[in-house]
Order: sequence, then structure tokens, then C-alpha cells
Amino acid sequence: MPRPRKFVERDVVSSATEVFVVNGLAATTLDDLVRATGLGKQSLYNAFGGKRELFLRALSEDREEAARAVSEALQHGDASPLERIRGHMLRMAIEFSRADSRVSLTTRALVESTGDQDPLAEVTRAGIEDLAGIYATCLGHAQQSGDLPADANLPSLAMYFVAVTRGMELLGRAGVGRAALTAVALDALHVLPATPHP
Amino acid sequence: MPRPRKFVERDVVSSATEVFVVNGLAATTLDDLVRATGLGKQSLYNAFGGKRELFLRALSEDREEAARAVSEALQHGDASPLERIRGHMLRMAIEFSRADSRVSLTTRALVESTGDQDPLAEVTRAGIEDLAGIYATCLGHAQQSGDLPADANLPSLAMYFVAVTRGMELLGRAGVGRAALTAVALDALHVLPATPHP
DNA sequence: TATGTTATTGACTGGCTGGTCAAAGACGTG
DNA sequence: CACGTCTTTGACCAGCCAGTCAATAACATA
Repeated sequence: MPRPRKFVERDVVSSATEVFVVNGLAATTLDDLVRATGLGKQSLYNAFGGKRELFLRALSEDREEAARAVSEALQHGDASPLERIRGHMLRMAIEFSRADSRVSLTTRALVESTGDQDPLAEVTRAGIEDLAGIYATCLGHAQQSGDLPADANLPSLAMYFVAVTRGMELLGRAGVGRAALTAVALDALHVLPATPHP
Repeated sequence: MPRPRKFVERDVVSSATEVFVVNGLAATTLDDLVRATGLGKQSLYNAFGGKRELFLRALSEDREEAARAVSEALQHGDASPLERIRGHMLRMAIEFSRADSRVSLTTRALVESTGDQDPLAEVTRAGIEDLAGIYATCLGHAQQSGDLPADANLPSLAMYFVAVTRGMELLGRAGVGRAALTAVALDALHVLPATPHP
């Protein structure tokens, strides 16, 4: 019976994400969002609740997608777990060194969050844990197949990779080029035992 | 002959820095700055030129001080160069895991900068280069004393440490605790040859 | 085709934004 | 003690901000 919506929520969030990724939360105006999404102000409010809420929504989807992407990269393919991590790090180096590279919404949220109980901070924390978990799983597989010593500290190593990728992201944004970032990634991989290379 | 200023520039910049570190550039209002510095709006304009310019000034000083601090940590003391890096990384882990830890102005500027020719981005880039240079110098000393292989890629390793510290900073802001961050630092140090430990 | 329900539209608002202006004030010099 | 210079002060402004409201439109059902 009710009047149906003209828009698809996912598309709106995705348009909003683009704006947020470029401008961040504080510097994005409601008008920017209206323009980017094509919706009227009121419709945005009805559907999402406000600028911050919409950002939160965008952040959640972004983090889910990021997790999915990393998970994909580390779990599939016929390479060994360690080789998959290696490949992933090298791909990240290329990705982050793209000239128009922007910082992820997660990193943005971290920086723009105010205080620890800020929902932004909480979602971000969860995102970090997620990522670390994915790395840990992959490293666990490496351990099972004997590529990683049995006494390796999985959670710590996993968090280490999260840290390195976050750092590479920032460096890429700072204009560090592809070669340099790739070298960083290769250095970072030295904490892992060398994998026999085909 | 002219009327003398009532304030000391350095103090004003330092007060402004505190505000910027907490709120970032976009979310800080001129009024915040007026309140924090005690100056009137017009005085701020006379002396610095505007919000963005003041931020830029704060950023420059912040980055100089950061460079000085790292430089201090990596060049002095009777420990070997590699041990100094080790100590520095562990101190960073503790620093970044403080509950009220905030992200540095440099990182903030990186995230809030718009485009590559933004002065914010340029200063930040210079800051990164500085830091990397300091690490490289220290690593060079390690190389000279034979603690690091002669074929080690100094610039790359240096940039690697910058990346890791940046990542640790973000993780600390995300609430990763002291123990976890210390473990990350120790993992990161595994790219260096083990130093004989007294 | 009438109705109930929700979506959309566009005008509106009060407060805040960064930034400016003109007048008054403070000082060292001559 | 008067003058020139720079600083300070506080009032001022136009534009923009997030968010609201009331009126209108679109649909599914009955």
C-alpha cells in the first residue's frame, strides 16, 4: 500500500561512500550527499537518519567489503598460505601507490572518531579485529602445513600484518611510489620464513 | 615604535596544536582556536593568516619536533644502532597504546589533505622523507659496524620502519593494547638480524 | 476508483561558519 | 609629550550548516 521508494539503499550508500572517501566525515556537507545520491534531504533523513548515521552505514559496508576482499585473497587460489600472503601484500603495495589513492573509510573513521565510545571507533575496532582474524586463519593454515613454526604467535603476526598494511596505506597517500612500497612489502614479508619459490 | 605583541608565537602555535590534535582541521572552528589561544580572531589573522595556515604552521612545528625526537632516540645512548631501533620501537608501542592516544598531526594532515598539491600533503611528504632519512642513517651505522649485511637496502628498510610505526599509531588509536602492540613491534624487528642481547 | 500509507519535494530556520572592518589602545622613539 | 606603527578589541556580515515542516505525490490494495 505505501508509496514505494525510488532508490535502492545499497546504491545510495555506495554513492555516499564515494563522497566520504574523498572528503571525510567532517568536511562532507549534507548538500554534497544530496548531490551525490540524487535523493532529497528529507529522504536521506527518512532512510538513514543524518550525516553521521549515513557515514556509519557507509563505514560498515566498506569494512565488510574490505574484509571480504582480504578473505578472498588469502583463502583462495592454489598457492600455499604463505604465498598468498605474499601475493596479497604485493598487490596492496600496487593498490596503495596508485596516484589517486585515497585512505579507506576505516582509517578515516579512526582518525575522525572522537573518543573511545564513539560508534565510529567501535566499528573501526571491530574492523581491525576482523582483518587480524583473517590473517590469523591464513597463518594457521601455514602452520598446519609446516610452513610456519609451531610456536609462531599467530594473533601477533596477524596484527603485525594489519599494522603494516595500514602503514603502507598512509605512505601511499603520502605519495610514496610503487617501487618503494613494493620494497616495503617485501621487507615486511621477511618476518615469515622464506617460501620455496617455484 | 610599534605596539608590541602580547603573545609568544610559539605558545600560540602550541595551544593550537593541542586543539588540532584532538579535533583535526575540518572539525576545529576558529572559535575553538580563539578560546584555546586566548587571542582575538583578528590577532590570529594578523599573525598567521587563517585556520588552514595556522594548521600548516602547527603541522610544521609538530613534524620538526617529531623528527627531533626520533633522531634523538636513534642517535644517542651507548647501545648499538640496532639496539636503539629496537628500544625505539618498543617505546613507540607503549606510547601508541596509551588510552588517550591521539593520532599525530602528520597523519591527520595526510588524511585530511585534499589532492597532491595541497600544502598539507607536501609538508607531510617531506615529514615522511625526513623520518625515513633518520632511520636510514641509523641503519647505515649498523651496517658500518657489521650488524647489518652490506647488501641491505637501507632506504627500503627505513621506509619499512616508517610504515610500521604509522600502522602501530593507527592500531593504538583503534584501542589495540600495550601487550599486543609490543608484540607487533617485536615481530616487526624480525626483519633485522638478531642483535646479541646483553 | 477511493483509501491508507509511506516517499518526495521544496521552502524554511536558527545558529554557526570563516573572515572583515573600523575604531581604540599601547608602546618606543624623537 | 606627541607621533607613527602595529596590535587589539568587539561588532559585524553574508553565506552555509544540519536539520525540520507541511504539503504533495505515488503506489497497493480493497
